[in-house]
Amino acid sequence: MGATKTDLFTKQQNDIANMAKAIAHPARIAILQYLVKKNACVCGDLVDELGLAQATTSQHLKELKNAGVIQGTIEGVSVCYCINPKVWKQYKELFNSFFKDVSPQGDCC
Amino acid sequence: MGATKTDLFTKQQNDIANMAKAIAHPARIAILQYLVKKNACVCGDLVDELGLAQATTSQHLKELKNAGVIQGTIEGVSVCYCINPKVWKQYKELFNSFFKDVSPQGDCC
DNA sequence: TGTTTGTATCGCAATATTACGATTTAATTT
DNA sequence: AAATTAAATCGTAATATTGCGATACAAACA
Repeated sequence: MGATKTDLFTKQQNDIANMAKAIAHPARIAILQYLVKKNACVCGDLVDELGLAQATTSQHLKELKNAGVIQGTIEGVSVCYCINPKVWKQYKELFNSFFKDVSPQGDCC
Repeated sequence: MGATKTDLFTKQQNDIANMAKAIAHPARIAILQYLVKKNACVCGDLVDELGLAQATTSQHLKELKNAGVIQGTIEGVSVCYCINPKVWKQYKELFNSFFKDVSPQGDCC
């Protein structure tokens, strides 16, 4: 035990959960906000910005890259990271459709 | 080490991350979708619906309740759960504002 | 080629999450 | 009061995440 039983759920449910997981850490939120603001940056910028160790920052970048929501290209000695607008849009739309319309009345119990 | 360094980040960043964490499991996505569809249900319904053990299901309900996104009221022998529309709206709005507008061009690097 | 610079990866420790059987708790029913 | 029912909690095992120092790697530069 200990591992999520993904086979019990639909692909969509696992997708949404994985998207949520990708942004379920304040450092990763901070990275994404920084990228949205600055458009692009290198790992070193984020080490200064976040206050986490280089290894830790790199690890968070890796997770965001694995999730597809950011992309990085080699820029000389450093790596330039930016939002992947296509995947970002997917996130936006999936969360949007998930939170769409709840019964507005509310008092169910 | 091992614990998130919340003090490095803003309240808003921690808030968004915590909201994401609350829905970062397919079982909790499934619970919320079920609640949106059925409007209300009891724990036993979800045990049948999800295929997870009663203890596990109850634990996921507890996390959603701790996050504030659902509420439960005692209904005889069982407990009736439903979405907390106020908090749901907050989630919707916070995610919305987070994903708002990215640079539409995209090719930054 | 050797050095510098910026990142990624490895290895490890601390902590958190997921899952479930067993038990407890609380309200109803007999 | 005893039995039943539904849910919460406890205890524990397996796995995942977070964080960092140390090291490896790759590109630019001397």
